[in-house]
Amino acid sequence: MPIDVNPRAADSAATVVAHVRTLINRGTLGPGARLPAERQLARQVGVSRPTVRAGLRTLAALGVVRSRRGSGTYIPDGPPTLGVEALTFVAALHNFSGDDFYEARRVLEVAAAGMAAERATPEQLATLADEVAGLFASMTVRQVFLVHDINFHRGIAAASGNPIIASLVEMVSALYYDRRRATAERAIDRDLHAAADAHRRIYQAIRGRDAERARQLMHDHLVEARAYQLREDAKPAPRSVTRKGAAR
Amino acid sequence: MPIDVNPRAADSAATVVAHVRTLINRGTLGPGARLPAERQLARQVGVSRPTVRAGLRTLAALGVVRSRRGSGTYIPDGPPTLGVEALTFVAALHNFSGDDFYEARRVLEVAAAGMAAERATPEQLATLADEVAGLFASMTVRQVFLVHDINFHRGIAAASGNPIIASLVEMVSALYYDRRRATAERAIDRDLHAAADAHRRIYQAIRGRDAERARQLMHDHLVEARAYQLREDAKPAPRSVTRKGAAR
DNA sequence: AGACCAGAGGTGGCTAAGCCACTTCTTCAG
DNA sequence: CTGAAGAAGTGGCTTAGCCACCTCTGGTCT
Repeated sequence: MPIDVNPRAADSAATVVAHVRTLINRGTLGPGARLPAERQLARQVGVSRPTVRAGLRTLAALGVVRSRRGSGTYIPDGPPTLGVEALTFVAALHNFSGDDFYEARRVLEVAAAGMAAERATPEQLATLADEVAGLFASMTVRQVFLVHDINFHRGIAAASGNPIIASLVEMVSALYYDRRRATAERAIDRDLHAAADAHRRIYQAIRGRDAERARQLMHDHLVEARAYQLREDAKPAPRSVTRKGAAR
Repeated sequence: MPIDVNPRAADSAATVVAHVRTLINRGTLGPGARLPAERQLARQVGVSRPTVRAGLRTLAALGVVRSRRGSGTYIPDGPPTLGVEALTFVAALHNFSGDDFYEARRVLEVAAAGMAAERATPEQLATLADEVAGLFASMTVRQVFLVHDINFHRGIAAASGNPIIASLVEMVSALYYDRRRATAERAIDRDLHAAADAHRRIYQAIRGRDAERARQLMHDHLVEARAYQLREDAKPAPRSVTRKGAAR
């Protein structure tokens, strides 16, 4: 099995990626920073501009950089976000079952809930409280309800204090969001109220620093969510598969 | 199929990605399949070849396709593997702490161990047994020992039966491998024997279908591994900071 | 003085044409 | 039947250039 060190053929595009990597490791480039222009980068590395573009495109796919036409190429400064598209592709290629997906979510989010109970900052707790309030306030507007739902789970991931866990949760949740958007309109009030209440109890456990209870409640909540999703999928589906989404 | 000719802002490279995506969703392309040649794809989608290359490069970064010069562009048929480089970059950008890393590993692998105990197939159990044997057999050759170590953990991830979990474990483990390779040479026999024995006990718990015990043992093993790593890092480091690893 | 707007320069997005190194399959000689 | 030489096809990369867009500057108008 080669960890091949190609003696020749330096794979020029990879050289560009490596160059940016050293700039990052050296501290020259950090979150929010702007990379040199493509033409300039080409001179620095000693390759042509299309090759630089190839390397940057690789980095963009990894979520390391983001190019804005007319402005420049930047390193995102928000919370770290692993490429989400990758998961959607492998999901399509190996057609993961819904059970696999919810199980992964359970593993990550249950752990995140427990960690959040132990380490959440006051600001993070306040954010969670806001989202819970938002849930109860928006039960008549399905799409808004869903946004608060997502943000609550995202907030717990952030409150876990572990950026890697948070990134993974974000990644898996993106799939969840796409699926849910389609069925959110068909939810009935009773289900929404039960869901909002489940979130409220989870929040209270986290606020009370009861990690074990937070984990248990999150587990139950996700199991219930899975059961709900199964019931929805069983119903006669009024709409077919959503076309390409991913508006960002 | 000329695909959509959006009059505005088609973002041609993204069109290529979307085109491949539809081919995948439609079942035309599956694992192991070979994509049309770049020149041909360019005609199909209606863009220039460099643009096609840009799209393919994005897909390659996501791990969806792999190009082989002189041969063609293929969809990997092995186990699904999310882009690993992404994690190494975000780790460098937001300089994750070692604790974050081991914690994430613990969350994922402890869960995987429990699931493996419940669902591992006989073949997967045999693979695990082989790796444990390999550990005991290679205690004098550090680098080989490390390979068996990695493969054991990878095998448990696969035996979890959940491809998403397996992919995530793979992703996080790649970081672990890079770090470990540097310090593997300095390990002493007693540590190696203890590590091999820990793996053996984990294997036995999985084989005995004792999920709770498997989880507990994996947890203890990873805690110990973390403690060992900390001791290593505290020693006078003969090496300087690893510049770039990641020879893929 | 301040708000506003037009223009120039810089930036990434994309196309065109072409050469090279490599892989693969075919074909022909032994 | 075996093996080697060739041809065709493939991705990797370059040079040259046009375009749409952003941003900042420097001036004008109120």
